[in-house]
Amino acid sequence: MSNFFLEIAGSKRSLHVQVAREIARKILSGELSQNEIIPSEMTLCEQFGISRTALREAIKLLTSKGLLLSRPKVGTRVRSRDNWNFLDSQLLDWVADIGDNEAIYLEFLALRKAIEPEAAALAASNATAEQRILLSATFQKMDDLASNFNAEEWTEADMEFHRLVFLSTGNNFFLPFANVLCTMFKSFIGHSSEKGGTCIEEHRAIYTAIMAGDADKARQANTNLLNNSNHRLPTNN
Amino acid sequence: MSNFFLEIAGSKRSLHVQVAREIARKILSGELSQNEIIPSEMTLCEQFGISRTALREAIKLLTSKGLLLSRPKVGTRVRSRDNWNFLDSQLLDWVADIGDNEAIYLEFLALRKAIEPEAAALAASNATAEQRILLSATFQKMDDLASNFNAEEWTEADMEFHRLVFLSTGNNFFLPFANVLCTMFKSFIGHSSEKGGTCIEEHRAIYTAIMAGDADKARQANTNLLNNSNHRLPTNN
DNA sequence: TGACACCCATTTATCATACAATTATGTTTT
DNA sequence: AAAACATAATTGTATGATAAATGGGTGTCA
Repeated sequence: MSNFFLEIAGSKRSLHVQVAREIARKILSGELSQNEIIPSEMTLCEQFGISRTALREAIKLLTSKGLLLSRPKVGTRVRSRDNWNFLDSQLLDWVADIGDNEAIYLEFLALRKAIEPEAAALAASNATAEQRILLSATFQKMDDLASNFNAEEWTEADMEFHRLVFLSTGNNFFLPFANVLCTMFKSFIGHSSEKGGTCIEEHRAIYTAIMAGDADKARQANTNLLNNSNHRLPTNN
Repeated sequence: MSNFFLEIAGSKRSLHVQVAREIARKILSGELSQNEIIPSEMTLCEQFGISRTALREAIKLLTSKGLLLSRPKVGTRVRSRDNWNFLDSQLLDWVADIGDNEAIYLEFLALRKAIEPEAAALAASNATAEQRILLSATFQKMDDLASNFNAEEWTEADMEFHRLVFLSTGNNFFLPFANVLCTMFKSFIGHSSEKGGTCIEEHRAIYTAIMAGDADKARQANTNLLNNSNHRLPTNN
């Protein structure tokens, strides 16, 4: 399978993304404070040693995510925090570089508790035949890995399972959570699963309910997973 | 108060945003199908009659929202639907221009039912003193308008109330919903409120619970609002 | 025949420069 | 004092050139 679909929009290789990432870091860390006017384009070009073209594309990228707002004559301003789109996986990726990861992880868990049970319920009602096949294959893999544990493969399958749930809701507004969840898995949860922490039975309950088309049971099962599982805080090993 | 904070990122005046909007329309409407390679930069420049600079900034904007992905030699491709960030208010604004609005409205309502009760619960627990003051002022306005109805002002206050709930959660991941909700209000719900449809008592229950710091009651009250209210489908009067 | 290294053409990526549009600020005029 | 105006600073757009990336073709060799 091509890895095209797994690629993150705006390859990290490109210059303007690297610069955007650096500016984002300064904003997210508070080095640049909210509502502050950042240096002019020419100044930043010199600081980064890049052309105006590349710098402007970086600024446009950050503008699109709600971090900046440019106006002629007045300059480019850091927008207030409530305009930052934390549900953008690229931005989330940058956030992960800053820390404090523990707080972010807990906040995300709160979001999962709100959204994921409902996503499971919708998936139970709306998943297509094709999506059910994918879900079956992925759960099968999880089941195998539960008895023959492999941390890396488990994390991958676990992530894919929850991702498929979001994709199976048949609701456009739930789709973005699939990517956000993947980013969080890779950034925070990746190394938090250990043998014995697979929660395979909780996952089985979700899987079974979705396949049976039982929305209420799927919702409850996913709630149970998020409450009972021994999801750990990220460890920096 | 300056209207700076109400501005949408990337003024609609700028050329590259206009072009991005037009390309987005073609993608969202299916005129450009998923995984399709769009014409080369030079071709598009001629089609739109703009410079490469402006076109590239437009493409970068769409890339940032998950609609496009560019690679040297191969070209710029329309990404598959599950990469489109529907939780971006600018993209949502473009979606609103396409329709079919009825389906989108219902999908969004499903999202609200998942996320808003939990947001209300978090707000009850975490709202700051300052946020409680804002919430009080806004609800007071709603209460006044309920007995002395004015459609436009009511919609504004209603929107502000729910927006404040998201901002009061103290959770970064709930913040973006504030803007998304506002966009939806302006695009879809704006003309759906009529006299008698204010649900003032349901709103009062949410407000009271949040001010009392009763998370469970706030969650339940918001659930009631979304289930019992006579939210209507958008009417095209 | 097939695998591998190499070259080539196409497309995006970046750079450099010039000019236009916007608007806060200060200045002049009434 | 108020209003109209001019100025300067900054972003917005245009243009042309060069660099980098890469799919596809070509040829070599086993």
